Amino acid sequence: MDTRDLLTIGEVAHRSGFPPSALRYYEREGLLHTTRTSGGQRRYERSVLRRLAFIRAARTLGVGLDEVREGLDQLPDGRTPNKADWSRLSRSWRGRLDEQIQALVALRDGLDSCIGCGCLSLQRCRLYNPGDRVADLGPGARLLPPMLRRTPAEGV
Amino acid sequence: MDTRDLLTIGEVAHRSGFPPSALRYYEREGLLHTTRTSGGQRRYERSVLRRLAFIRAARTLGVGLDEVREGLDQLPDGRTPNKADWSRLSRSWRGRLDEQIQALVALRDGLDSCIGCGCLSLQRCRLYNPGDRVADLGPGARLLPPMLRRTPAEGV
DNA sequence: GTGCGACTTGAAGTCAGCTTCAGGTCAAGG
DNA sequence: CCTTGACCTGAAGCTGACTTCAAGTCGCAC
Repeated sequence: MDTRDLLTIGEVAHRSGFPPSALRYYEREGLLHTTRTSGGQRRYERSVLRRLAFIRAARTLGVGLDEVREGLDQLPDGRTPNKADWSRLSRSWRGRLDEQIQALVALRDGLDSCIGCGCLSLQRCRLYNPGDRVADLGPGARLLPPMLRRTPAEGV
Repeated sequence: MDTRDLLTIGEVAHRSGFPPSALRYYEREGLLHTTRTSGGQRRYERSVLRRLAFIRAARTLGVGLDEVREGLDQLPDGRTPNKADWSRLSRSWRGRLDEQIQALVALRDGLDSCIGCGCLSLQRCRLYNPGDRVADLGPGARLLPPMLRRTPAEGV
């Protein structure tokens, strides 16, 4: 609460790795809150860095901002969130992650059988019809993210 | 090549599960080709269904349309693709899938340690900094897809 | 030959998650 | 006091993969 401890948007950007534009966006979207100077410039409490760590972790996992907001809203109102609070939030992702891994493994197994038969049959292929869920989500449904698409052999 | 075997866009839509709008879009994007009636309506060869199966499988894996097109362009020009052709294409995804599973498992392991410590530290947390790749891809980078976001406990 | 559902087109809209821009203001060192 | 770099706002733009719309045409059964 000490004024000298407040951070400018540039400092937060530098420390968190999020560009200022993203910080402003997150604020508009209700994920962060800021105080302002008399002149209207943003000042961030140090705790925003932990919130941003959470946000980055969530985004890495592919959690949408809506859901991130829901998570953040569950943090205690008055007091600073403690380890247990953050831990509880993280734990809820563990299950999600497990599910996602399972889905991919199932897909891989299906792909193996497809490689064997070369079928890609509309009716039979498990890759085409990996399960009810995927199929139900329509043509645009994606099991995997943009970020891993590029790099099959880019690093070396 | 028999005219009676050609399919209308409605039939292809119904059989493939892609809406007509998507089929037209894929054509514009060079993923499909069609013949036309004298009146200008699309007619699809039966083989388009297999192409669409491939496209759906690719999309399920999160492969972008650009890359799908590259894949499809590698199919033989003159003759109808056979099992071996499709099999070769599918095999290239096996490695991608393995990588993605690995990335998720690494993330899960990192998450486990985070659950233990509740830290989410900017410097130390593996979930925050799961590896060079993820970090390098910036704030918008996503490890996981839209489609798996909803359903933690929706089916039952 | 006529009715009507299926089809055609190009243009514009949608969604998420930001980024970029123009035009102006703030804050702090000298 | 003045300069200068950091900051402010709202609006518009971007990417990818489509969808939606309006206005018009086709094709087939009757």
